[in-house]
Amino acid sequence: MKREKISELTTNRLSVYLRCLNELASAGIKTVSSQELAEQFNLNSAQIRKDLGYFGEFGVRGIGYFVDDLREHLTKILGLDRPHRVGIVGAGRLGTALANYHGFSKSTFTVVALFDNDKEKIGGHIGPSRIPILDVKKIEKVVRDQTIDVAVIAVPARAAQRVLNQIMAAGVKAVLNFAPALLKARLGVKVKTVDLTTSLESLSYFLARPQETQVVSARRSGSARKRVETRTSRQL
Amino acid sequence: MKREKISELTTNRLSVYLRCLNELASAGIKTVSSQELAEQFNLNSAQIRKDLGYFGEFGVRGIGYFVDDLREHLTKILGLDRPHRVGIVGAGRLGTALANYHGFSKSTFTVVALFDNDKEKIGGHIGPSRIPILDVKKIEKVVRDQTIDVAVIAVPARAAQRVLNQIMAAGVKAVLNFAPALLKARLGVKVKTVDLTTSLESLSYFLARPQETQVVSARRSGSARKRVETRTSRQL
DNA sequence: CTCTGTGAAGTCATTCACAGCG
DNA sequence: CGCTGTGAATGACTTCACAGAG
Repeated sequence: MKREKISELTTNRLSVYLRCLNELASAGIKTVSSQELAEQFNLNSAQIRKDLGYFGEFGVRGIGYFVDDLREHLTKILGLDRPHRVGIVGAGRLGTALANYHGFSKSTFTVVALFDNDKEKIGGHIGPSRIPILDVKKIEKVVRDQTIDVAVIAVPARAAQRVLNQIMAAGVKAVLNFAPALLKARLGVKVKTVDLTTSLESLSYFLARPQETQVVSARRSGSARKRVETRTSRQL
Repeated sequence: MKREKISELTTNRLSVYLRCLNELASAGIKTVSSQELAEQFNLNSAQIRKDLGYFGEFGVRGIGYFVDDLREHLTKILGLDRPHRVGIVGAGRLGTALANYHGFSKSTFTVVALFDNDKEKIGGHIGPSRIPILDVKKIEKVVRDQTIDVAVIAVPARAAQRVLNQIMAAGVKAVLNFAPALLKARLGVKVKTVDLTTSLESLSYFLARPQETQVVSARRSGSARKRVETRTSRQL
């Protein structure tokens, strides 16, 4: 077990592996090899072994990985063995949709409050679990009282940095940002931005290309043998 | 002007640059240097020049870039000078939220239809522009009639691959996927997956670490001079 | 003199390839 | 044997550093 800095690409993949393992487990499958896993998401098997190798030696040579065992390890590594309490700032369409989104409220993540500055909305409740909409001014107090450790920013771009500053002041260390804005966070605070506009515009670029003649490129003629693990598109 | 394969990281950044240029333009600013742009999003200025350099020589030495000029170029490069028509599959919470989301419906992207398989929902309309909810079975016909060129998948994971297949059969080449699933697309079809679960779990990993002592590492003592362009977190 | 455009160098990520365990 | 774990090789992306245009 090393102690290197783990890239976010790796942690993203760990999350995906875990999801797959959960499916395997409920299908009653007991063991899985890195090769089998790799085929699920078109990925190289060495990638998976490397990713896991950062955290320990979980496999058995000649066999592969025990599904339940690896599942537990990944759950622990990702910190999903402890519950997380989520606050969503912005009770607009996106914020309220996210509050209800299963997979967001799922399992270890519980949305405990929404915040807004609109007097009309404050005092209201969202969804079947009646998540309260609170005044964004009270965010610092609520974060502490409710032990919120993850914040979601779902406000317009121009308000995003201000909101982030409030969130950071309240001591939250992990933020998922949906505002199309470049936020400056201080060291020790992790901001992940999901920028829908950029995603769409990037797709638009792809559409604008003259079909980008897919370069199948035979490479150095001799060794093009095992070009089987086709990776059409790197989704991970 | 070269003709290399452009990485998605580059196209994502181009989108961000464009957004920034639009802001600069409406602030009445006429020219901007790569250095100034780089400071906005903590990024290296050479990165910006490289990104732009793939597509032409847009700058003026000693000056920088003319905002309006560069804006037009990027708009064209990203294919945002032509309108895109978007179909959203899945009229659940997320799908309907996205249909209303400004920035999604904004400017060149118009959501023209939602699709669902729920008889209760089919025939209904969403939002002020009354976007119709149609039977997902009719997707192929509607895509052609309405010339939809971008699809959004907002259905549960287990249905996602099936929906993607239908979408591809209808001839759509660009897909934004919100289902937490590894989709297999055929060559020539671009799928971008936004996986909220993975984003959250990745944040959870970060929280689980013992504060990951931020390695400020003085590096090879001598040449640590210009370590000013702090890149706390690579958000792009 | 300033700022672009770009090879060269550097850093980070993925894939290969194989020793060695079970 | 089959499959893991991992150095070494390759490839991708970023940053440096500087020639040269304005």
